[in-house]
Order: sequence, then C-alpha cells, then structure tokens
Amino acid sequence: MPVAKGSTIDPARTRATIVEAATAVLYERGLDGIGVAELCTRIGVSKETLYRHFGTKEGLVEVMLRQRSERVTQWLTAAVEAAGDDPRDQLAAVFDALQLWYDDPVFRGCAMLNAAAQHHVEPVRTITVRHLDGYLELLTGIAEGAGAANPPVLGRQLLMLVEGATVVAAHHDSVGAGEHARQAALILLSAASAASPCG
Amino acid sequence: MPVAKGSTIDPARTRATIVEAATAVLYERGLDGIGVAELCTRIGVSKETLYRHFGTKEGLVEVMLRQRSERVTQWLTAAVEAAGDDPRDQLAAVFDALQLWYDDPVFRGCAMLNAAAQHHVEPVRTITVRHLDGYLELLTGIAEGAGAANPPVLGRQLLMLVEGATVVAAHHDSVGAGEHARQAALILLSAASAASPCG
DNA sequence: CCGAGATCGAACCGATCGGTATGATCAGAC
DNA sequence: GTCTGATCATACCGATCGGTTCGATCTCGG
Repeated sequence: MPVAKGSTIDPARTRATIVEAATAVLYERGLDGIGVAELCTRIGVSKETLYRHFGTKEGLVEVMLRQRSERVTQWLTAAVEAAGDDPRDQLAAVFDALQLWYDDPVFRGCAMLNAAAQHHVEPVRTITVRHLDGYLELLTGIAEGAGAANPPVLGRQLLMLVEGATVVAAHHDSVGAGEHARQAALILLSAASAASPCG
Repeated sequence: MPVAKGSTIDPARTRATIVEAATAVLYERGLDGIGVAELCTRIGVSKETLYRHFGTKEGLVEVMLRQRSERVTQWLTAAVEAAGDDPRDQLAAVFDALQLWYDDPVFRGCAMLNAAAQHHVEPVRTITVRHLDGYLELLTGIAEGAGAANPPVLGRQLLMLVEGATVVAAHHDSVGAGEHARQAALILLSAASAASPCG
C-alpha cells in the first residue's frame, strides 16, 4: 500500500511520501536511532529508491528538516495572523499554539534542536540557526507592533521563552507549559511597552 | 602519561580519570559521535579497563551525566549563595554565571538535554528530569525568598528562561544571551513580587 | 620474593552501519 | 508492442560498532 508499484505516474509523489513518512519516524526514533534499512521498511520504500532520491541519509535528513522548519514557522505565523491586530493577542496565540503541540502524544521537542544536539555537521546546524531566525523575526515583529522600547531585545527574550517552554515541556513536564510561558511573555510585553511603570 | 601503568595504587583514581576525560570528549563529539575504541584512545585507557569499570558504554554515560548534573547544579547554587540575601541579586547571579558558561569556547549547550535529545533510553531521560528538578528547586527558592505570589509558577517561568537562554546561546547566538535573560527574569520577579503594579 | 589484581595492547567477535549492484516487475509514452 | 524508467526485493560490500578475550607487564601487600 505504500508509495505504489512501478512508475506510478509520479516520482515527485514518491519523494514527497518518503519525506513525509521519514519525518515522523526520524522524529520519533532520533536521527541516529534507526538505520536506513529499517527506516525504508517502515516507510515502505526500497533503499534503492531512497538513495536515488536523496543520495545519502544526510541528504534526506536535510530535506526533511528544512521542510519541517518551514511548516512549523508557517503554522505559528498563521496562528499569529489569525489572532488579529492586538500584539497581546498575537503573542498569546503563539503560546496557545505551542501548548497544542506539547499536548500531542508524539511531541518530542523541537526536531531541529534535537538534530543539532547530535549531528554536529554544518548543514544541520545551519538549518537550526535559520529556524531560530524565523522564530526571532516573528516575535520581534510582535514586539515592534506593541511599541516596545527595544524590539530586538524583547524579541530575543520572547524567543528564549518559546524555546525554554518547549524544552521544559519535552524534557520535564508539558502540563501548562504553554500557559505559564504565555503569562511570562505578556508580562515582558507590558513592561517593554510602557515607557515607565504605570505610565 | 595518562592514568598510569599497572595497579598504580588506586583503581578509584583510574575510574575518576576516565569519567573526567570522557565527559569532555563525549560533550564535544556527542554521545554517539565517537566510538568506544577512539574514546579510549583519547582518554588514554584500554577498552578492557573501561569496560571493567563501567560494564557498557551506556553505563559510563550515565555515571558521567549524573556527575555533570550534580556539579553544574552545585556550581549554580554556589553562585546564588555567594550573591547574598537579596533575591534579585541571587537571580542576577544565576544568569551572570550562565553567561560565563556560554562564553566558554567548548560550550555546546546543556549536556543532559543533548543526551536526552538522542538517547531515548529511560535512565538518561530520568537523569535529565532530575537535573531540571534541581534547577527548578533552586529557582523556586529564589521566588519564595522574593515573596512571589505563586513561587512554583514563577520558578517554572524562570526555568524556562534559563533553558531558553541556554538553547539560544548554544544554537543561535551566545552574545548577551545571559544578560538579556537576566533582564527578563528580573522583570518577572518584580511583577510577581508586587501585590499590585507600582504598589 | 611472590602472588593478587589492575592495566595495556591487540586480536577477535558478531552485528549493524551506510551505501551499491543486480535482476525482475510494472506503468506509462509512443 | 515495445521501450523507458521508476520501483522493488535481495544480496552484497567494506567499515565500524559495542563488547570480549588473552597474554604480557607492572605495583603493591604480605
């Protein structure tokens, strides 16, 4: 049932299916936690096909990490846009979305950070840096919209809250992690937006 | 020159030396980034000796992670105690200490989190959870000392800032990460301690 | 001075790793 | 109907993995 036999119209479809399935399996087991042979079995594709599409295991990993980074960032961006124009609502939407992720039974932390923690290879590290760049841009934008005194710094502090909440949810306790981080974020936003306390 | 030949008085010394050296090498290369053979060469010890002391590679990893977790936590605790009685000074001391760590050329993020990100084995995950427990206890104590309205929640939010700052420093940019996190932490502390804003 | 035991170096083990090659099968284009 | 090429299943490759074994060497306690 997987992928399909023969040249089923579409090599691109095969490639997409591989990336899709590999993303789930590699996220669950860890990049080095499963060999190519077993990975292919789980995906339902032959090694020959996988290597023709991606060259090496590393190649597949990079493609899938890039796609995952893009999707997650777009997902968060969409949540922000759906929250309206109030920066406080936008920020709250970020952490509400994160809590939904934390509650997913398959949640295992940020795939890019997990990858960077083990694969010291340069391409993977670059993907992770770009991924955090995307988050930072989104959060700094909210900080700007709120009229923060120093949007880049506030954006970075919010990034720390996002990543910290994700780490705590993944490795300690996910219950209420998003909510607690959201409360903290809103406090920081308020403090940075008021020219002086109680102004 | 390493460890010493024959039964040099002290098997315990050999064991300690192995843990010490393995900690540095495994932190730099990643737990699965180096084989036992090369690891032994770098340490300057024979495989036979390593396996007699630790049974398996996993056994060595667990011993070294436990030791590292204890040391780091004690180091942070000492920094807090040296900062005096003012909770604000104590909290600032935490992030100042962290920034020193981030500036170390060998800094590669939290070893326990890196390990948990790849080794899905239970013992390693347990060590990581205990590690975060230790941080949380320290930070919640500061929150209590500051008379926070809800010390457990504030402690958790501070934990997120600590871990978030470490992630950002390790995988994005270490410059000023500790300082920015410290500013955010102090804002949260103020907000949680004041019964009402500007009270 | 001799035995116990800690260590070393190196050979060795089976398993698994990432990656390649082969031969057959099957779908679609022409 | 035939050719192209995407796919599969399988076998295979050398390298490396974690782990074991062995003989020699050295230190210390008695």
